[in-house]
Amino acid sequence: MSAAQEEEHVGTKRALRDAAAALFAENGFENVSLREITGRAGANVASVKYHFGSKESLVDAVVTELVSPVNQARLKNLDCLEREGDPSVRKLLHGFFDPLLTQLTASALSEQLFFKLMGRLVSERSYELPEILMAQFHEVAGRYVPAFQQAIRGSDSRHIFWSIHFSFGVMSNVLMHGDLLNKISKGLVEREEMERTMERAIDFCEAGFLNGSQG
Amino acid sequence: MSAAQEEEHVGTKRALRDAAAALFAENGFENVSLREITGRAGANVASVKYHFGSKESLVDAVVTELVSPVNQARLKNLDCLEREGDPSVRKLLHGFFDPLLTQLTASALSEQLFFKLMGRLVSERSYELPEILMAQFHEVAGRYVPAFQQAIRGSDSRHIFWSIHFSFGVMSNVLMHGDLLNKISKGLVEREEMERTMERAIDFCEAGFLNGSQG
DNA sequence: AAAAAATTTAAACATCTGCTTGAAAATATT
DNA sequence: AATATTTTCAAGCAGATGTTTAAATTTTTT
Repeated sequence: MSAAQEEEHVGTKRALRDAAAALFAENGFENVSLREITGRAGANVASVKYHFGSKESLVDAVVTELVSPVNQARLKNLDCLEREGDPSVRKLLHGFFDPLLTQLTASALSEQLFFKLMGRLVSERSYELPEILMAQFHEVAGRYVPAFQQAIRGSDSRHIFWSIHFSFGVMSNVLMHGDLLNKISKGLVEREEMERTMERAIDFCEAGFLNGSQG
Repeated sequence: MSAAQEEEHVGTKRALRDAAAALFAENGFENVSLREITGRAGANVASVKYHFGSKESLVDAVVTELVSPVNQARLKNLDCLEREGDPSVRKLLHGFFDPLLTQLTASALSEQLFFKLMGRLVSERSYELPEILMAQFHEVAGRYVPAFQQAIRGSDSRHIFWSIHFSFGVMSNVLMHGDLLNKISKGLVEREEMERTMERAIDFCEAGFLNGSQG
């Protein structure tokens, strides 16, 4: 009986998703075998076929369970911000990116693994998201882009799209390579809370959004 | 006889490196088999062991051949800039990131594959670079960080490190997901020359560098 | 308690993985 | 031309991969 099951019986399906998520975070979505997953989950190899149909479907299930609440939180945050008045670029960036962090509590993963998994999602799975997540993201973009446009007087929607694209890069790098900076700076830059790092990243992105908004 | 060899005999070693580079760009460094590489290169499976010793050594050889000239160009660009006077943040960013593009001509890869490979290097191989490239990068950072500090009055070196870290994220995302933006914007943002995109990215990063430079 | 349905299991499948071997072929040296 | 060196080749290694099967077990329903 594995770690995922020893406290109480959580069900094989749940254990498989949790084990897969942790392994995907550690090794990337492409470099995890069924036997690693089922071994960690304390389940039989065939259980993946029984509960999910195939390995790819398990991957999709893990990704969807992870990203879907993030997109919902994004929409909810924007609702909230618009009710308060005209949101600033900074507030919109928080509304958009904070859910990457706040969803941690709903996850069975450690902090570092959760962030890494979120980062991998952006950098490794931007293209191959399940249909439902693609539709979700289009809805999110369809609401955030005009909100950003309104927050930046006279801005082109293309500028907003580009800025979001760049910001995704910033966030994925930050989430995935949490301790790389400490390494390349030879210890000068200390490791810090992810919330603090996120604040720095949003500083950086906010400036990028506000700059050159006329083109 | 394969495409890599049909024009003239370029040598198995060269053909292996080129084939590997193209496949790494398409599928990532971890998801390419020896048989794919040798098949594309028109060589025998055993040729990798003969010419490189192992698959990992082949990966290192490809990465080093790709990145080493980039780092050298970065240093050369900085030499040039400092000879002209005090370089601006924008000029430093060009000096640092332009080599990612200009090294294209020295490569056997198509434009899109080359960019994708460069992007993958940042996002997949930041940690596991060969020793020699790590040393190179420390030298590059050791010269660019003070230059950035001088370009931004009163800036902390930590701020510079963070900004470089963020900029890496922007660049890897741009290089790797060249046509993602066209997709998520439903065609509103058209595909464009990489030089133009790089200019946009540098706009974005420049603003981030200059913002909040007091620490 | 008996029957039905849901779940788990060990074993095997065909295929792929990186690596190795020893002999054949090609090239260079004498 | 004969020898020595470098390079290529087909074949096979043991191990890992995703998937499948049919039987055993557990759980639910009757």
